Amino acid sequence: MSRVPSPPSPASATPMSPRRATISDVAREAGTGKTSISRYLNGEFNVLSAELRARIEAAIERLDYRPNQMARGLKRGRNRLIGMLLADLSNPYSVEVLQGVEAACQALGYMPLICHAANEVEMEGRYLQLLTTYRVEGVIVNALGVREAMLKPVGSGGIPSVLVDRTVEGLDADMVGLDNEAAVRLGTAHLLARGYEEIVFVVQPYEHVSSRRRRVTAFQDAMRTTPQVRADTVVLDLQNDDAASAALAALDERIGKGADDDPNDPHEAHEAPPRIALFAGNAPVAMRIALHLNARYGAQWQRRVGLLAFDDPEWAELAGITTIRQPTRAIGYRAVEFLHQRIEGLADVARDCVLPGELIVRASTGG
Amino acid sequence: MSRVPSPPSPASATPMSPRRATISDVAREAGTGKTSISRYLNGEFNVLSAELRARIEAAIERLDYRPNQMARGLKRGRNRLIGMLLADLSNPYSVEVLQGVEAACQALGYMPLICHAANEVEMEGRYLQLLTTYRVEGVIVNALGVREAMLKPVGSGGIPSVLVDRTVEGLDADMVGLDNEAAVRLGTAHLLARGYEEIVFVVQPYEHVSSRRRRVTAFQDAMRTTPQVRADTVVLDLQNDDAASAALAALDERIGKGADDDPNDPHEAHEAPPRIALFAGNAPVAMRIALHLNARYGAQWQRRVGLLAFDDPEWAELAGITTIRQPTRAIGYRAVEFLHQRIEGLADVARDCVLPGELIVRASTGG
DNA sequence: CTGTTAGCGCTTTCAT
DNA sequence: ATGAAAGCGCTAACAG
Repeated sequence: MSRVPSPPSPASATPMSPRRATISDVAREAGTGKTSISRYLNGEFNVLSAELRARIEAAIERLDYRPNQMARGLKRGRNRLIGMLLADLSNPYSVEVLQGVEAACQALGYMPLICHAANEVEMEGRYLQLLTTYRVEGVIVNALGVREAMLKPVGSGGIPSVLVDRTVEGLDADMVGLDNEAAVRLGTAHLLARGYEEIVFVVQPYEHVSSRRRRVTAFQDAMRTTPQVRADTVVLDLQNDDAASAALAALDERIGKGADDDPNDPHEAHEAPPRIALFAGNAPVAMRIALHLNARYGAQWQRRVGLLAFDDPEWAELAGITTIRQPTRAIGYRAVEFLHQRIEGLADVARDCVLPGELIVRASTGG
Repeated sequence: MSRVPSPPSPASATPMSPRRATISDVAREAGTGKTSISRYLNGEFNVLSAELRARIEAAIERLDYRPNQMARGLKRGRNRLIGMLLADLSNPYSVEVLQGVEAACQALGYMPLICHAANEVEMEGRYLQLLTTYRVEGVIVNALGVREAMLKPVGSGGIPSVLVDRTVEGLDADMVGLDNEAAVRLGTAHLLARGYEEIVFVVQPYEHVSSRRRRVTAFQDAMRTTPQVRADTVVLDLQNDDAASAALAALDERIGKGADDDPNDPHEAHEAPPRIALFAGNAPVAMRIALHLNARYGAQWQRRVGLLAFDDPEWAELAGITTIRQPTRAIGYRAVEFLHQRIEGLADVARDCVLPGELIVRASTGG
């Protein structure tokens, strides 16, 4: 099943509107050769008599001429297109990174070809292929699980690429993302300071996602220094409803312990602060947890469990959830800058750019 | 100030990786002519001896050849690219519509060129221009305030286009969106049934956005039938913080009336249901309102005001807000189908496709 | 069945 | 200062 637009399949020819003016039309209209028009288009005014220049200007105006980028790209060998592969646009993180990318593209004169894998590994591969087919000059990849190393192991042939948030196994390319270790430390320190006696890190399946792996590891490392506080990691697979429910149920179990009033009686609310805190590995996880807790314990759930989450979506403020905000726009911007340098020929070793996160304290951790 | 990637500015030539194989390379490698390769690429197997076909296959494989879409497009006159102009990707509505668009593109063999205006009218114009420069075959527009009618007034020259959610003044093109009138009726009927004595419709500046205008009008119309319930419309300009604060303050005024306990004392909560309900014109408005109410009255704000909102973002479930969900993906899908027909030459009069919304009742309206 | 020959719209020597 | 001609990579007649 081909789900990504494959190379123009045997398509029937199609009627075109009154056909756009071409450079030849303009040349004729201006009574000159195509060369001069081209020169005009490329701003080589120093080699154009004011008179000719004016005629060209007029002709272009009259014909509402727009140079065809495809043709230019074909001739020049560069088309100023870069691919932006996003794992999941429904995650605000992605949208924000995208904004940074767009800003940088504008500044550097690129046009981002945005591809949304919508969490489907298969899509991802197809899009990557498609991008090379459109001869993008480079790709920014927020990978899902890219297998094929159709990407450029910095230096070797292949298409220049920079990774965002996560590495791609076996691919030695530039990478920009959050300083996960520091961010985790920021989070655990906060939780510890709040006096929780048990902290469980909740994360989506992390084997194949480097950022998640690092967060998990960093969490475990950080907690090793305070053995008196119980630390654990729970996997919450958002793509698998049954598994997710089970994980959530397990979480309930832990929460239930040490809190022995009837969870169905909202009036019997805790007065003592919660003993356990959940540390969500990203916003989607936090959302799922909050939804679940809210359904199970009612709006007062924060009296029973602490919650800290990576990412800082708009709703976190509304729900009063403490978060670790990522410098998303900066990440996107930086990624394009890196890519630009690569496109321009930079051949240094792969670089790693980690930006710091920021802790936003709210009610969910006993604010 | 040029903020959108302008046509490849006088850019310096750049080093290209080991250069990708071209059709000529493949022809040579396979010991045949380019024509046969082209035929192979286009699936005209019936005119290729099995032997030659195999040789070509091998050559392509060996050279890791990928046909250049730009070149194909140039020759063919169609490049299977369509533009998707989005007013604001940070609005979940847009992302969801986009998902529908992507799905349809995959099905129909198009590649969407996504342009994000990020709420800046200027950007919008530039992107539109850029899109024509890349010779997209059509555009799907979720407009912000397109001025230039560079779009195709169905039938006339110009680029085929279909509008999403909102019309573009003076442009007679296909349009697909929500059945706003029915949706508003759904909402007001619900609010009325809940017994609110006053309902105020809160909406972003609506002069230039058809969907908002229609919602406002429909609301006023609907409320005319029940003169005993006070109805009003308040504009909340999210782009202007001062104006927004003022509007919110005005809202507080109304809410305050008839509820005379200390808003700072959470224990003195109302027992009687709220007399007034807010009807948010879209999700961003609802978010702003919720944030404000939450800050002012605390988590218990729903005991003082009812809230109903257009759009159904994920956080609405968490916050327990009653919403009117739009068939977003269907809208996106449909838009592409319409556009496809236009591209294929359909020249009928402009069509209007309005899809029904769905009321999702939650706690915020006295659930 | 297969290859030759023109271009698509644009840029770029190379002359003039 | 200006233009003619040769392609960029590919497709599409038109011959064999």
